[in-house]
Amino acid sequence: MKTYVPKDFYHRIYEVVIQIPEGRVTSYGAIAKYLGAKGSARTVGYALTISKKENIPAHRVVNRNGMLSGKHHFGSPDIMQRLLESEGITVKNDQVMNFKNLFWDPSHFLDLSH
DNA sequence: GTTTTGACGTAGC
DNA sequence: CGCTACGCCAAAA
Repeated sequence: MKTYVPKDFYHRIYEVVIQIPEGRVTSYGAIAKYLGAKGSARTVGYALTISKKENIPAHRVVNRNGMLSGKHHFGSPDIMQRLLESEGITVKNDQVMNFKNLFWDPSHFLDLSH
């Protein structure tokens, strides 16, 4: 089996995140699971931390509770919520309302709500 | 090469 | 129902 390049891990994460439809959100665990590294949800978050230099809509990624756990990494705690609300997502108490409905699973990759 | 950390997740109390 | 503890994995120091 070909030795997989760890650096590719970051790239995969970005590839998934940038494909999150506008007005939708997903979780770190879902992305990690999609990448085949179910237990590396933390690593996904870490990858998004350094994704600031990339064009990554990291604000669409929250934890499995739908909570904006990473809002503090946007420079200002209000930026993440502001971006989400800008896409039609209601955020209350650092928590995505109707999260279950807005959740976008990368495994589907295509929106099934047609 | 070992140690620490980190935007998580699940289980236990 | 909320907090704590542990696990998990990859990157950076």
